[in-house]
Amino acid sequence: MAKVQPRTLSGFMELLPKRQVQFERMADILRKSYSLYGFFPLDTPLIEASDVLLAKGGGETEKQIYRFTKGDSDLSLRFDLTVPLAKYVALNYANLAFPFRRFQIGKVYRGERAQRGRFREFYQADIDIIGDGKLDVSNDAEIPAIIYRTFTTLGLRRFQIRVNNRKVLNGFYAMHDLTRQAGAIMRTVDKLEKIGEKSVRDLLTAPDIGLTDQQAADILQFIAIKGSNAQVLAALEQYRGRNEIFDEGLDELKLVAQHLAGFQVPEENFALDLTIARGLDYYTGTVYETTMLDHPEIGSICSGGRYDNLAEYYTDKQLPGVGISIGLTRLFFVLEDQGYLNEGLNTSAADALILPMTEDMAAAIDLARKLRDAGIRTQVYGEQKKFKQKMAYADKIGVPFALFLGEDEIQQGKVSLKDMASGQQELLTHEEAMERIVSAVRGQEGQSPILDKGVK
RNA sequence: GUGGGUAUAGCUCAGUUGGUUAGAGCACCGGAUUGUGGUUCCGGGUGUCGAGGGUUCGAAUCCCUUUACCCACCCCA
Repeated sequence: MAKVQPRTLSGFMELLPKRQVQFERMADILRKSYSLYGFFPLDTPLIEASDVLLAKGGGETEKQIYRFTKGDSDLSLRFDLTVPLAKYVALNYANLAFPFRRFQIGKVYRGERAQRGRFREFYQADIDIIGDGKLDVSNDAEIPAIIYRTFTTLGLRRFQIRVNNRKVLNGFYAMHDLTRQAGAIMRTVDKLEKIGEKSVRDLLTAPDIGLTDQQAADILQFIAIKGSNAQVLAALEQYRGRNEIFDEGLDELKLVAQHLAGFQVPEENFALDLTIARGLDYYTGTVYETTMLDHPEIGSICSGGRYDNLAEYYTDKQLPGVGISIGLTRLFFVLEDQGYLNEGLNTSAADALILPMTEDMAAAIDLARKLRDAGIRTQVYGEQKKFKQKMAYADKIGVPFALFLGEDEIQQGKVSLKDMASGQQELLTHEEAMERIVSAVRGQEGQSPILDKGVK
C-alpha cells in the first residue's frame, strides 16, 4: 500500500520528548511567576469568527491571518492573544473586576513565511492589566518588573528590557511638524541598530519619507540620547514645554523608571531607549522590547506596551490596558540554538522504572502502586524482552532509577535499586529505595532548565 | 508579498567532464553477553536520488515544468 509521507508543516512546532519536557518546564515557570503577581489564568478559543478577529481591519494582520470557511461560517485562527482578550473583556465586562489582570499562554498563528526564529504557529505568553476608564501608570512599571522576575527565575541574567513612550515620540514629531510621517520615521529609526546611522539618515531623506537634512539631523540627535536612565531623562527635560503630549509622555516615562527602581529591577536589565517604537499601532504610551544582551541579532523575545482603548471595536466602554508578550517558541529555539538549555537536568517522564524479572508481574505492579502513592513518577516495563533490551529502554528514556524485581528480591521482600547515572546498584527494602528516589528527585526541584552562559 | 538558494538513507551530507551494483558519519536493527544500559568489537543499507516530462546508447549529474523547504527583505514574538 502506498504510504503517505509523514511531515510537519513548515513553521510549525513539534518537539522530541526530551525537548518537550524542557519546554513545559519553561512554561511552568512562566505560569508560576505570572501567578505570583495576582493574574488570573485565561484560555480562549484558537478559532474565532473572522469579523471579530479582524474588527480592526487592514494592515499586516489581515494579510497574515489563517482564514477559512466551514459551512457558512467565516472563521480565522487567532494571530495574537490580545485581540481575543479584547473580545473577552468586552463580552464579560459586567462579570469582571477591574483592573482585570490575566495571563494567557497559548498558540497563535500567522500565515507568513517561516524562517529562523520565526514561526507560523508559536506560543505567546501574555500578561495584561485592563482598567475601566483609567489605569494608573504604576502598572506600566509593574509589567517589566514581572518580566524581570520571570526571566531571572528562568535562569537568565544577560537580558535588557528597553522602555520607551509613544507620547514622547509623537510629541517630539509634533514639535517638528512631522506627525504625518511619524509612523514611517519610527519604523526606520527602529532599524538603527541593525543598519547603522548613515543608512537611517539616507532612508529618512529619501523621497518615501522626504525629510530635510535638518529634520533628519534633529531626529538622529534625539534618538542618540543615551546613557543611564537618569541621564536620558535629564536630556529629555531639555525638550519640555514645547508640546503637551511630549510632556505627558516624559512624566510617564519618569514614573515608570522610578517605579522600576522601586520594584528592584537593576539598571543593567532595563534601559530607556528612544529608538524603540513597536510596530503595532495600538500602542499609545509606554512600549517595551526585550533583547538578550549577548545575542542582539535574535531580535525581540518579549514586547508589549500601553494601549488606550483595548476593546474599542467591541464596546463603547473605555478600557485602557498595558501588557506584554513573551515569544515562548522563539525564546525556546533561541536558547536551544545557543546552547543555553541545561542538558544535565532530568528530562525523563518517570523517576523510577520497574523491570520485572518474573513472568508474573503482580509484585511489580504492587511496588509501582507504593511508589506512586509516595509521589514518585513510576513506570513498569511490561514487555517480555531480554534483560539487555529492558536496560536499553531505561537508558533511552533517561530514567534516573531502575528497579529490578526478580525472584530473589521478591522472596526477600526487597528490590534492587540501580542509579542509572553512576551505575551503582544496591539491594534495599522498598522503603529504603523510595527514600533514595525521593531525595534525589527533590535535589532537582527548582533547578532552571536554562543556563545563562553570559554569567558563567 | 519581493529577491536568492537547496532538494540524494531516519539525520547531516559526499557523489569527478553524464558511464557499470548510489556512498560516509551519526542514528537504527541484530550478535559477542538468556540478571545489567550508556563504552568496545562484529554484522546488517534501511533509497521512487522531491515529483513530472525531455535530451542521450546511458541521467543523481544536462534542459524544461512543478512542488516542498531554507535564507534575506517586508513585518513581527
